[in-house]
Amino acid sequence: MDSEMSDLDQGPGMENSSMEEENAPVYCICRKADINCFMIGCDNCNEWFHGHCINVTEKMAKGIREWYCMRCRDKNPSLEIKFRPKKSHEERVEQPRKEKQTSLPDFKLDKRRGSRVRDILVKRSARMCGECEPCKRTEDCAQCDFCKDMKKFGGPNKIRQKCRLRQCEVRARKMLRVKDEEFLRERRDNSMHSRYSDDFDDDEMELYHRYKASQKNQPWLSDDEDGPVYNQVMRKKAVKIKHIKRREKKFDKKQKESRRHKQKQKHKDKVRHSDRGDGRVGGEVQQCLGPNCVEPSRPGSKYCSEDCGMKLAANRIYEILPQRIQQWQQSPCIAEELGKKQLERIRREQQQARLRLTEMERRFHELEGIVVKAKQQTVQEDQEVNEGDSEDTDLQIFCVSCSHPVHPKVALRHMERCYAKYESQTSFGSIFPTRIEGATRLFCDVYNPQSKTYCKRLQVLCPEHSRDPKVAVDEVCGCPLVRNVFEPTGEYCRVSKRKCNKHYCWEKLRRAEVDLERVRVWYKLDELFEQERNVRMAMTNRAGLLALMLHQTIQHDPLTTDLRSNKDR
DNA sequence: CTTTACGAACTT
DNA sequence: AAGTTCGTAAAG
Repeated sequence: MDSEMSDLDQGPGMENSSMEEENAPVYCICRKADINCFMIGCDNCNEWFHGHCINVTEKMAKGIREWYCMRCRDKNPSLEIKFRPKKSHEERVEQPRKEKQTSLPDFKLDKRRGSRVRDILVKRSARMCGECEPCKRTEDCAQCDFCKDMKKFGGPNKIRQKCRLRQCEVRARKMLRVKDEEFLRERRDNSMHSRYSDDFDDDEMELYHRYKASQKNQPWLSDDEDGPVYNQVMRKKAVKIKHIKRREKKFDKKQKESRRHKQKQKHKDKVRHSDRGDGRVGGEVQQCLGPNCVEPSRPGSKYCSEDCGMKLAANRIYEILPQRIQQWQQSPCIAEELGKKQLERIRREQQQARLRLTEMERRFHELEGIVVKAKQQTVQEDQEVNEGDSEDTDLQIFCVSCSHPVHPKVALRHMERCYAKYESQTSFGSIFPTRIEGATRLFCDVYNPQSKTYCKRLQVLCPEHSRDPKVAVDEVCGCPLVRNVFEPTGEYCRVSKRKCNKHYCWEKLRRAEVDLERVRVWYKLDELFEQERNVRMAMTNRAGLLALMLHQTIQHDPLTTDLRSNKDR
């Protein structure tokens, strides 16, 4: 078959003006690249023929089950065209006629995308030659980026391209083909775990090896998209992958470098090192690099055992570390100085924050005291009346929550309630409970099993989880009265709590004020703690073993090489 | 120039 | 109707 194919392929060729790709393969007795018409394929040699060139219509072909071209039948008379059982009449009549009219035999079918062909043959289309390995593949690899994009492999279906291993070697666009050797390697590594890979691995490795071979043997083919007319074998080999090429170039470089490097080393016997860089080539055994060890190294390692590796590492540290420590101690460390200053600052701020916290705790208790005292007051009826009369009854205020106009007298009460109504319908939480030691009544912290969060409103302000207590009829407002906004007069509002619009919910607001400040201080403390930790960590690591081994401080001569001093001064 | 995204033709 | 995979525009 191959020889026959090459005969055909090496024919005149190349007059394919109508083709989109100049170098597309040619077919049929006419040796043209046109594939945009009905075609039929030989079940023996796989060559394709234009229906019109050999006088076979699509309709006729539908009745044919197996078809062989003239050349194949000449060579092997046992090959017979087989028809489908039912529609036999039509074809049987027509078939002999075809043969007489054409120099090449008859056919099967195909028409660009979507033709139906016998199992062995593969459909041919603008992007499928139908002959190459990838075209013949039926399963997706489930590993490449295109497969992973597919819905059936749980992908988002954004890329919508067929499996890389199924991209035609000849006609698929270059960038859609197998991406690089990494992929194939990976596949092989995964083969133990993947349920797909068992079936395909060998194929894929073969595919890959062929790609590689094509690069080495036919470098002229590897750089242009679709080479000129070449036979099937060449066509298969012609698949080249840029990535692989680049990688190999790199690899060569590396190899050379490592050789040069190793020659420098004390290997007197001129051992040539392999590409694998594992210290062994062609079965030659290397001596373990462990101190005083004469054992051969383990495969893939420079040492005979873990122990030897560790010993060498320890020796290295003994050798290098003292010198580094000395070096480190020679010059004062600026970063260390800065760190110390920062630590001092942090400590000062921490102290201030703690003071502020105790102050706030004091105010917390003070406020509770005031509230208790306020409750002991008695209601004085007349005060409330005076207040109400003096107001202008025509004034209106719009509620900030519901935007309804309300009378100024009841505005505070209305807005407070209105706000609570809306606020209680939403949640504001985090997945962590509050863990602040020694702080009472700060966050609401009610657990919401639905969202699995803890409420992070101030407890006194959370309308979602706490309701304002019901006010008894005889309860007094009790808000401490002030002069010039801030100066307490020592007196208390003695209006009935239910009727006092001026000081509505004053306890709640005063408590919230204190609590908010407490939260701020706690945040500040937390932030300072974090800063301290970072600075300490940096200071500890600065002269740590790893840092000393990895980094080195070079003392520049301030007069000559220190650019900064030259510029600045 | 390659990669990503997507409408749409085509298949199952 | 759902899945495939093409051509192509936009983005990188």
